[in-house]
Amino acid sequence: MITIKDIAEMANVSRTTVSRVINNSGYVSEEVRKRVEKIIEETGYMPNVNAKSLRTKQSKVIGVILPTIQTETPSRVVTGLSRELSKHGYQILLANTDHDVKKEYEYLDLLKVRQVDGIVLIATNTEPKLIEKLKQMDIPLVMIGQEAEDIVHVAYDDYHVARDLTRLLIEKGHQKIGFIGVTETDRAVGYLRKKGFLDEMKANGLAVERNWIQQGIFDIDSGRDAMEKIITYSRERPTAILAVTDRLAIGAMSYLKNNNYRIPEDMALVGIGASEISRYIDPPLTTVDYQNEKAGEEAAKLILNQINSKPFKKKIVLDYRLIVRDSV
Amino acid sequence: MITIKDIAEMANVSRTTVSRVINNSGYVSEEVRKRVEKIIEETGYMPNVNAKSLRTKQSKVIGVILPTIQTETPSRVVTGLSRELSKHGYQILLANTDHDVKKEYEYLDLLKVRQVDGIVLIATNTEPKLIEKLKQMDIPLVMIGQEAEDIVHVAYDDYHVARDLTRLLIEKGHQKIGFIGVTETDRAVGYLRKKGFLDEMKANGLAVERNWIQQGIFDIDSGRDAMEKIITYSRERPTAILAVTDRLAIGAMSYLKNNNYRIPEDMALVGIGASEISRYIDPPLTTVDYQNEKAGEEAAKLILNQINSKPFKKKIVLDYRLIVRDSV
DNA sequence: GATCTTTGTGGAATCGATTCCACAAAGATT
DNA sequence: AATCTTTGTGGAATCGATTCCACAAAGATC
Repeated sequence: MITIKDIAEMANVSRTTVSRVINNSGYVSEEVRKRVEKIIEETGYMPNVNAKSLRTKQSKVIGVILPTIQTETPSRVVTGLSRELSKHGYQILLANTDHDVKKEYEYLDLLKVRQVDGIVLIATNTEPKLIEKLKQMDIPLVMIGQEAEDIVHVAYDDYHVARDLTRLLIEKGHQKIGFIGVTETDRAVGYLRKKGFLDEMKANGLAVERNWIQQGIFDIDSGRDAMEKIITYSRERPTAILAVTDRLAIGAMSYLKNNNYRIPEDMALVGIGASEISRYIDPPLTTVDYQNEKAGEEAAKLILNQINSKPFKKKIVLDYRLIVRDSV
Repeated sequence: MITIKDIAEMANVSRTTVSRVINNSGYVSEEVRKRVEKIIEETGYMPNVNAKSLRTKQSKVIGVILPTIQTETPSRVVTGLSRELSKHGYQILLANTDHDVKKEYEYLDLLKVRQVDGIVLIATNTEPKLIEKLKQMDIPLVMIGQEAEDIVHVAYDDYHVARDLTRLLIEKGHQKIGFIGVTETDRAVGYLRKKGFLDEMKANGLAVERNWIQQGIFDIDSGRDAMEKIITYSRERPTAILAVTDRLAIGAMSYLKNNNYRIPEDMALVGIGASEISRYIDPPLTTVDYQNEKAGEEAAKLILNQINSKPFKKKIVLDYRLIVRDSV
């Protein structure tokens, strides 16, 4: 491995001077600069990043903690993050918790020890213990997808999205609307979307039967199961369903089609997330585009501004776009 | 930031001894070990990884280069990689090329400078120039998804998968079979799957009309377009289609349904990749499960064995599983 | 009791960069 | 001509770990 010392010797200058050339700092005569650059070029020398980080306390690496990389939301966010970060010479150190909350804590420590310059959390978990730990991390940090007091975050407007979708269904003439949600420990997806739904129903003077509300676990099968429960247990059957994710909606649709319900005539259906497939299923699914890549980009900017001590917002709420298709 | 020196002073021993305790190396008396461990515990000290890497030339980081993280195949592979690597204390440094071949070269250098212990390439590109560069990298390396002479790799049996699927269609009575492929510069997906198809057709004495073969670009829309071309331009219309990815198949299916073809009665359809959605579309798609997560795990093992100078295979070809559903 | 091993510990060099400080030469200012 | 700035360069300390080597004490072996 070729080092700065080798370059210095070959160019007949000191390491200091080579370092100046590389980092464009301090005074270097044009002649010496040329000479050093030529040798760097010829040898293909690249400074050892560990040595540099050790000295400068900067690693140019951002740690990203996520629950899974196998669903569209986090992978879009990572794409956005990666795009923006790489523009500034940063790379991503991936920490996949596989939905294991314990690992979230472990990875926070691990990333810190690895001297990452910042951490981005694609969050599902907002328990107070975690928030407390985050506050004490003493490292630039951004959370994506959840709101949290005192934590810099990029969030979606889950509450109003749910209200808008509910209103859309009501405007289409539906009075009996069912809801497929997820656990309320997920504040954004579980709690806020449900609250938006319930508030909009109430605002329109519409009752919600207990059995119209069912819960899934983020996958397609559980959407199907939830739909089955709604159909089976409702005293009065709803005529429309709001599912909090597209996958849940697709599961519900699958159940409905297998049982010969026509969509939207017998049952209207809406999801959230603008999954790629939502356009192509039959009928195409009404959903909401959350601009996940943009969320990633914004989060990257927030992290970079923190690192470089530039001003940054404590909180960004992204807007969204309703995509109305034939499922309503 | 607390360092090994602080711990040493607090425990009244030398840095050497603290290092021995941490790394479980050399002689340390039980009494001293306890004392040092207690202080490490109390202070929450964790060694600076950069300093360690600088000295030991090991970073415990594996670089992963991939064309995109937004499709199921690479994200599954990364999940498998991450699972296996984290078991051994390794983490993943992500390098997303966004399908830009130039970036592939850049990232190879960048990852090397970052002192990663190994590189995994989730490959689309096998041009000789790249292979040459890979050989000269002088760092443990594994390629996933493509075969390449002299490069350690984990590949799928693309050729036989295509033959098997073609045979399945033939056994179902189809004689006129169309093909939706991708560019043959992608050796695995483009070239080998096409060759498997053509060879199996020929082996069965079946002719393939030129217009039955169309090309897409990995997304759903292009599958739809390809299907349209087949329908529009074929002199004799095929009765079955082999698409080299599920997304292409789903695009094709979308076109067919919009144009009132019944599947499989008017047109049978098979894909490759066992995408999550393939089970839930209507009709469920016949496809092939490639065990991408396993590929990631195997690649991780290959890399780790290389790093630790243990014996390792130069080449692993994974088996696959045909999933026959109602689309044929 | 002399000699050899095993056990236990620390001093100091090392990894490869950056950066503070000293110093000299050249140019500008009086 | 004396003094002050600007420009250019290098020596050496530093970042925080690991590891080679030296050395001493304790046990084992004869």
